[in-house]
Amino acid sequence: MPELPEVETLARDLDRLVAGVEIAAVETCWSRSVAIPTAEELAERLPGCSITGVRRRGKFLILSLSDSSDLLVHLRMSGQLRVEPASCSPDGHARVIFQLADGRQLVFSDTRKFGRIYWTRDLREVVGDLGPEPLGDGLTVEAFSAALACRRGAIKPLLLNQRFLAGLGNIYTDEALFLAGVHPLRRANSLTAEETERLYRAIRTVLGQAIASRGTTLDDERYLDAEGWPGSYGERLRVYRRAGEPCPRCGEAIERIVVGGRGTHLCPRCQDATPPSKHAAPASGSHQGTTA
DNA sequence: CTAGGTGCCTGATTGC
DNA sequence: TGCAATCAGGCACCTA
Repeated sequence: MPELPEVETLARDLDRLVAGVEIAAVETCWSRSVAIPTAEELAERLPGCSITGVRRRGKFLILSLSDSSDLLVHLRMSGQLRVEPASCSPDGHARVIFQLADGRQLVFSDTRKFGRIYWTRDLREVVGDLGPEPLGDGLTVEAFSAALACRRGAIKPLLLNQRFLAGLGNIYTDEALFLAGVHPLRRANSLTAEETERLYRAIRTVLGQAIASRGTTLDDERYLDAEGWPGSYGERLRVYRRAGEPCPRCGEAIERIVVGGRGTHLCPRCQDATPPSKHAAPASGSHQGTTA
């Protein structure tokens, strides 16, 4: 599933590939892919506009247009955005096709039809409720710590909450919690200062490494970049979809449980479900530390 | 605020 | 072999 690293990769590629190019026509094959306003209106209003730049906010891709409006795309589970020559025959799952004035096309393809396209003159209408960027300067460890302190629920569903933090999905949440040595069911406000800092750094480490690897493409998940290439972070995943395999840190078998209705992967030895008591011996091994 | 449920979808998997 | 039931999963939306 496309999460922050995949969307970031796509945004960088698209900015390189289509910034400055004019949209000639919009063809919609599945009208429900257009969340706002309507497929008809897109076809009517976008032709003639140029794409001035492409960036990311949370898991949203933002294509800025020359008339100062923005076209946003959320890929959800199976969405893909691909740039190809207009001569390419349509993919069976193409939902919206943007014909470009230079003879190429930008295709939004989406097997499961969960992805959505938004066109607006006010970004807040779409991304206004998103929490901070995990890799942004604004999110200091102090701010992260303060935010955790006033939440009583389990840490994993909180990290998945886009209003709390924008961009994490199931894969990178499991990976970050493992790297930090924090059990997904721990109450957010029960984390010690050390655990909070480890988690903060683990999130940034995992996302940074995944971006460097151009994202995760699993066998049955068809994330591909704008030119159709897979990401290579799948081979570096430590726990996600590795139930039964040995923990890379201690060798214990990785477990799969369900948290908040989502498949969750963890090492039962490295990620303790009970908060450390204040006067107990300090934590043993080194979580995070080196991230080979 | 928190926790749980449903619907949206389709391809893969499992069961018989 | 074939067909039906089940499941995954991000997010909006609803109820308690």
